[in-house]
Amino acid sequence: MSAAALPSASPTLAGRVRDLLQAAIVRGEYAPGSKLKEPELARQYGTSRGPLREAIRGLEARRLVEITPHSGARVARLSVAELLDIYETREVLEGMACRLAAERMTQSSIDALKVLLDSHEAHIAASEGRAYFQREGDDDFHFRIAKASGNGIVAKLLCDDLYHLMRMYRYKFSLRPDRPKAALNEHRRIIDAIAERDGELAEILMRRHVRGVRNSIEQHFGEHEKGEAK
Amino acid sequence: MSAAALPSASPTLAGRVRDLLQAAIVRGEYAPGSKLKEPELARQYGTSRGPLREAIRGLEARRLVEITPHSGARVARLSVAELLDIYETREVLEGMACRLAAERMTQSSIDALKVLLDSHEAHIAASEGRAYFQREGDDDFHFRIAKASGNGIVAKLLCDDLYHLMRMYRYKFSLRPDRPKAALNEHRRIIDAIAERDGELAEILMRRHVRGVRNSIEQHFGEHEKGEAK
DNA sequence: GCAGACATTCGTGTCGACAATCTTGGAAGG
DNA sequence: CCTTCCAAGATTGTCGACACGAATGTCTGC
Repeated sequence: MSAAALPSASPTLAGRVRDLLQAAIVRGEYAPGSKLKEPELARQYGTSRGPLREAIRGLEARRLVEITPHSGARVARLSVAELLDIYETREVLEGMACRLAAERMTQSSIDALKVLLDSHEAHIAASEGRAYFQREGDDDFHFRIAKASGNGIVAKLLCDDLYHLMRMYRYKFSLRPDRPKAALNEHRRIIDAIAERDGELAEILMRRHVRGVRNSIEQHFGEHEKGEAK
Repeated sequence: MSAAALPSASPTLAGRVRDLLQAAIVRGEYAPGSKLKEPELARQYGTSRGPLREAIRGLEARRLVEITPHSGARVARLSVAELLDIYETREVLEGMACRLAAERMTQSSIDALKVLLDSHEAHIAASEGRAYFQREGDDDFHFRIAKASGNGIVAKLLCDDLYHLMRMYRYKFSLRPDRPKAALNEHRRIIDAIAERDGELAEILMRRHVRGVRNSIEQHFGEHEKGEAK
């Protein structure tokens, strides 16, 4: 348990606790809606309430926990409706980031991204098309494009504000990509458009890609209006 | 000085300090890039370092201050480049919010928004077209549309993450709208499209509106590449 | 006169304790 | 039996103090 692959070397204790707690929440070790009691967590992470409080506040900014004054912090409650809202927002933000990336991305970054997709393909082949795992951090295709947009605002919104929330949903709803090869091909088309510096096409392809995932989610959950899956 | 029109009734001291400090920063009472020393501010606001620390962390999430570990917090440094990035992002987000608002906004909200525009027109007439002030909070035209989108994610990104930053830029760069009547007319066209439930048109008009402001900013600052105005 | 090392001062990071508030459990009354 | 009120417990909010690290100014040597 707690395979802390990334020790998260933050110079401050509060930062380390935040990263650890975030990973635990994303992994679903704390049930959505459950209370996060400061004394208990402080003891759990072997620290004082001060840094832990700061960690929780930092996670609130990322929408992973909800704080109500004088009442405490709860793990964010997930709903299909909000997940769809996230994808709806991602569609326009990532489309925009993709258009900009096509104009500004360096050739070496483009090559590196192609290499990344090759490794993804190898993973798919190795796992018999079972899953096309989205890697975390810099390994993520979408992550890199957001960074390459050159627009710090949109990069932060995507990577800091929406990214972690999405990972949490993936874990909670067991959202394994149900069409790994199709997704990989779409990714290849997108990077091709970027390589050709065709921003317009890159944006269209990215939006279609995100919308496709959104549609599959919408279809998968069918009529569950706002239900909290699981 | 300190015309604290909104006493910001937050149940916690940290929240009140955050709102006060945020208002002060937005008003430019602390120069961009200047250090925010916790002991000094704590004494200034008549509180302890604990709540003040929390307030600063909360402002970091809104990009109003930048924190470097073991070094301290500084008021965010502004640059024309970032301002343009903000508007670039706003264009797609507000365009999307506007399209959704056209589909979902209640008739009463539409009527209320029209009344708001009428009051804006009165203000313009009273001040001889001197300024078309963007009101704060719910009074803001863009603010209301974002809320009316029904997409909580995009509403939060716009209202919580980008909104305050933009107000700070307005103060710092003295960005008074230089075409109040034109802006008002564009707002009227947008609300008309929403009233007709024409989401596609509403999105186009909003994007054009935001882009127009962005262009005027770009033109105004001319060749200042990344300079920190003022 | 200037560069570099050192000591001092300041500020941040962390901790433990007290006070204010909310929540939970139970008892009294309808 | 249900509702309402009250009290005990627990939890959050706030405070002051200590330890660690960074930044500054000084002094010595060249």
